[in-house]
Amino acid sequence: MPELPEVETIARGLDKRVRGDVIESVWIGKRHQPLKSPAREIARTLEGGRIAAVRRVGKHIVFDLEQGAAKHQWIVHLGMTGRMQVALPEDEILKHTHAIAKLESGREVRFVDPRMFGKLSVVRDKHGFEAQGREPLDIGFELFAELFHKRKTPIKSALLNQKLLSGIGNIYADESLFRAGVRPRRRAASLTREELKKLYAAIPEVLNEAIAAGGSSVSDYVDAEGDEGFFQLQHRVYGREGEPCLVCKTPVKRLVIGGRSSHYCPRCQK
DNA sequence: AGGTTGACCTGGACGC
DNA sequence: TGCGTCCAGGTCAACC
Repeated sequence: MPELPEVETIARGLDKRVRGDVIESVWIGKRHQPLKSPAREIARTLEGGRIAAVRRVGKHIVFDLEQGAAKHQWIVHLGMTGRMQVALPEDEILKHTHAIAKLESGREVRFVDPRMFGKLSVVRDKHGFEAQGREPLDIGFELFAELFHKRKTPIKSALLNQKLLSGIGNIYADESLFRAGVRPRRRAASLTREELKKLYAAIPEVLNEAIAAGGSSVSDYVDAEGDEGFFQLQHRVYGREGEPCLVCKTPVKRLVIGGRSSHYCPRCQK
């Protein structure tokens, strides 16, 4: 489900609603293996923690927790289908609910994830969680260009590589490449400086427009308030195979690159 | 070492 | 109605 704009939307919603609240107790379902930290350590780290802030790092949601002088972090990765809900105890517990944090205010933060690709983990004794790659909204052009300089992999795959840039996924890779006029199969190293500049400009443009729209709801994505995003209405190529390009009317093509479907306009993108 | 592929899961859409 | 197939917003480990 979630790429940078969706995770940003969810993290903002959570921050608005639960910042300052205290986690009283934690339940973690037995079925849920996707724990990067042992369930007991997660529970021990969360319980008693005051939520100082909720924010996004790459595609991760980070809860900054304070227990007295101690600082911990709860890290949530939503995988493909993960959801975070703020619910009341009497609200129906959805199928595939894998973790529930009960708050002092009486509300609950619930983690729901049908496909179980999501991951929960904690960082203890510091606020030290960092993404592996650079933030695409906060990188200079020279560094950006350097990332792709010697890469033989298709630019589409390079954009999805979280060790290079963190936060871009399949939708926003395709949308960024369309706006930059670059075909997804082009080798990253083959992009000219001009093309790199277009891509460098296109990425934050797309991401920021998507954040403003509350993310893309392609199938079942909803934010922490249960609201859908609507950036899918502004997709120019993603999910539009066979439909006319919004610029030149040429049918949008779809091909598979690195196992991911990729959409592009064969006329607008070189 | 960098690049590519398949595996991990559930569920919805579609064709017969 | 039911079955089979394909597809999905993401990562990883295992190969070359």
